[in-house]
Amino acid sequence: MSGVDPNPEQRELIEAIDGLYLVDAGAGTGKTFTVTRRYANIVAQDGVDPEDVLLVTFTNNAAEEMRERIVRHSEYGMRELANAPIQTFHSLSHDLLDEYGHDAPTSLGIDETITGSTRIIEDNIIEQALFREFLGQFIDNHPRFEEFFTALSETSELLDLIKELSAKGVFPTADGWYRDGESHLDGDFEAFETLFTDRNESRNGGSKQSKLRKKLYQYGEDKTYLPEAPTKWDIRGDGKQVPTDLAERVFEEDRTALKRFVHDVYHAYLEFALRRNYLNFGFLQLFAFVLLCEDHALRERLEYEYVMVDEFQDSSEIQFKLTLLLAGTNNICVVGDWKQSIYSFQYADVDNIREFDDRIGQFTAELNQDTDRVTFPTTPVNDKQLTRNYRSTQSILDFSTHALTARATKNESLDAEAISEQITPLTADTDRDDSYIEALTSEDEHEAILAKIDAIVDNDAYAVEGDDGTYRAPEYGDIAVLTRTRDFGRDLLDTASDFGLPMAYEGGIEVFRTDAAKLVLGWLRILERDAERGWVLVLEEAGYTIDEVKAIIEREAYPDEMVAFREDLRDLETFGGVARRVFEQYGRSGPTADVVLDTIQSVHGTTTFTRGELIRFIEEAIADGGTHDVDAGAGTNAVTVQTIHATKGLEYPIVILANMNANKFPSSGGNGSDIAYTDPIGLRQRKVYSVEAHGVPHVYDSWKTDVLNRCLPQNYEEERRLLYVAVTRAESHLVLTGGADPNSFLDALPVAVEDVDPDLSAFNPEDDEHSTYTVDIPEPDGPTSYSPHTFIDDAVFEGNTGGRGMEFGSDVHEFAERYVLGEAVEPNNPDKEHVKALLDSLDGETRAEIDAFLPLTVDGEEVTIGGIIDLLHVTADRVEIIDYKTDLTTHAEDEYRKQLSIYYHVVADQYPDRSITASIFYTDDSTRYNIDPLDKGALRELVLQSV
DNA sequence: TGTTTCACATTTTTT
DNA sequence: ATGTGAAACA
Repeated sequence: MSGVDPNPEQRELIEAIDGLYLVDAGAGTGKTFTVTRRYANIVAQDGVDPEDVLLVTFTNNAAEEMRERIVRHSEYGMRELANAPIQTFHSLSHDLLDEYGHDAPTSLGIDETITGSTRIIEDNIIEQALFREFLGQFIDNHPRFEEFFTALSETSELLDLIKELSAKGVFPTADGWYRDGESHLDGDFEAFETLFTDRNESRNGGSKQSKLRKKLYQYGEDKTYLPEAPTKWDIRGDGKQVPTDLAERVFEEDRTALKRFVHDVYHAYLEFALRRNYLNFGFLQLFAFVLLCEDHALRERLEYEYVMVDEFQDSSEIQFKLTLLLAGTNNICVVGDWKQSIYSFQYADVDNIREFDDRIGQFTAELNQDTDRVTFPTTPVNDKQLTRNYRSTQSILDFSTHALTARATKNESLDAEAISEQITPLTADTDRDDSYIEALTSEDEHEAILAKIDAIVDNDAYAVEGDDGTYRAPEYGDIAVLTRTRDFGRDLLDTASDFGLPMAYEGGIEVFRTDAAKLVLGWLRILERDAERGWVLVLEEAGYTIDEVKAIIEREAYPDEMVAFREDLRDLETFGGVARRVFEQYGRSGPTADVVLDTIQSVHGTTTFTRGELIRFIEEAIADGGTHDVDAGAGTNAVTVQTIHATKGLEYPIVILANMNANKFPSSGGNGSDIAYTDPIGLRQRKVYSVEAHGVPHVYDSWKTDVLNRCLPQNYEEERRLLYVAVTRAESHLVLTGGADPNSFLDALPVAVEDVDPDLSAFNPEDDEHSTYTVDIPEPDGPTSYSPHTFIDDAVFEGNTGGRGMEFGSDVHEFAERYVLGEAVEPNNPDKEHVKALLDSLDGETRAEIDAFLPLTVDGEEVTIGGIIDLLHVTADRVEIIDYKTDLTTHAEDEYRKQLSIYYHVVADQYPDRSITASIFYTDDSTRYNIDPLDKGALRELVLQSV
């Protein structure tokens, strides 16, 4: 915000302090400025103190910023405002419960109390663990719900449902639902039928089947329904439209038992959480709402004379209702921008702002059903707009509106005009408009981005406005790379590091999946006994090809410098020291490396890890993908990398919107299918459990729910809003980049796309470690080799991708190997105990950790595929191949089968006169499953696919 | 030629 | 679970 004085539309809002206001404040229109000045204006009145004015923000940072800016422009100082209600809904609820909430749970029929020591669980992973513990107990105590538990594929599904219900104001009481909560669970047939009819309209004047019928082509695919489920033919009909009575057939369902189950779990979980003395974010608001609803005297005492809510597009249904309960008069002002609503996964409901007028009436009526809780008139609503944009040039603002009407898929039909009508056009404050808006694609998108950055920096053509208002050539710090996914940003960071380009990630990132962390892991493994898997990482990082790596490891011909470096590391006493030395050696400095270092040091500081345990810790951190916040800090001249979500509210002179690729952005299916559980359809079960069918108890898919979900239109609105948010971060210049398979957004936006072959000669690769290590690699003799997995990921952790099942960490393998060799090793965890029990149960010759390579002829060329057999057990007449795994997930089966099939053929060739079996040993329950091996032809096909 | 079916490759965001 | 393009069908 450049000006010190408000513009006319801002001034109008600052001065209009009484009454109900809905403010459409677009990106960069000086929203914070206006809100803080308005606040100052309100508290300047006689008889109005800061404690009479509630100002709600959505982050604690935003609250602090507001507070500071108010101090600068009002007669109040920091000390007087320190306790003023300028806070988030969550912290407000927390304070409320802290002071008055002791008995709030009794209103829901819960005897537990809320005390000052009640903790707030912020970490999702921790809450999931607690919920699993709760559910385990609940299952034991409620066998009558057996059929629901069995049909539940993930416990987190149930927790997510509970959280969603609490954000929508649906709470359980001891024997029913709080207030009119239940109505949300039954659904609304008429609303559904409207959707259904709309989707079932035939197209092209009746010559083309309806979208719904097309969609239902996949009915039954990858599904198992009960025998009485209708057939695909029955469902789809033989015309262009689906039979109209299908709407009723799928909608009608007795939900009594399901609602009972959800109710009982929900209520018991609330009790459990309170008994264990914790609340999650959602429950905080739940109890605050209940308290304000029930205790009329308290509500009237707390009511604020003025209420302002910032970023209202991020509010949920319960937050809207809290706002109404907290307001004592109609002096309510909500400020926001529907175009920037991108937090639906956090239960933000964009209709709170888009349908404000309707909702305020509807919610007030609900709250006033039995008693008058909202005592002020909710009409008229004064609409205000802020349209002057102080951030971007006019051409960027004009370009941004196209983001909201860009087709998300090739064939998406969308009403561009209807959308455009809802957009309040913004006018740039600056006259200057020499913006570059460019788009490029490249096979090597990462490199192309780096080359582009290099071309921009110090280039006068891309001049940006300096602090003093003059224009200057851009530097690294002026540029931000925004991406839809964290993955892309992390990989780009790694590439930038390879080329020595200063780049820093900001926000939550899976730091242990970065190259920096993998390097530390590699060297730790080299220092530990698990050298081979360490060398793979280190040599790959140094630029050796897979074949070279294999040759080096086979001959143990490690580069001299690396061997010397290993000896250096050996002398270091702490793991922190090792990590630091590794980062030094590889020139990895900066925030990401710092976070890795901090984390390693802190786990080592708080526990006494052995090196093996630290390796295991890093492997697990890689597998679970937990994120850590990285903060580059001010003053560093580096390119910023962020996800679009993390960048909200920020601005950069030059924005590069990267990873504009199919299947990445927009994310497949958009956010439409998330509403499956509640409005307008109501609570549903995806899977059903049956004991009657086939006489065998089994979990079946619910065909009704399946069809219902297909009746919902795809919704890419929020993905477009993300695109909009990204574009409007740019002040002066914008570059869009894509890879080999660009997305439809790039097609739809009015910008010429150039395909480039990045020229990186400008970067001097003197830091390329490969060139500093030389080793003589003879041409590999014999066949070219391929690994069934990519080599590096295999070495890091096979279970890297979710749902793949988990391979053991090195220490279990090591234990097995040494045990088989007869060394005196003791199992020190359950996995090892299971493996030991397995080994003890076998007689005959047993060998562990054997290389297995299978030659195949593919397209006339000899190739070898291979892997490592965990355990081979040989007796006089048979050979058993056993591979250890932890948990089994369905997706993993094919992968395991492929792997075991390779081993099968290798062993079969070696022992032609013995019977061969291949099995997987699941250690968590000590079970073995035989695998039917694929024939060599099928393996050949798989090799062809993977090459 | 336009429409329907089939096969195949992908698959988040975080206060 | 969904979008895409090629094959099959009318």
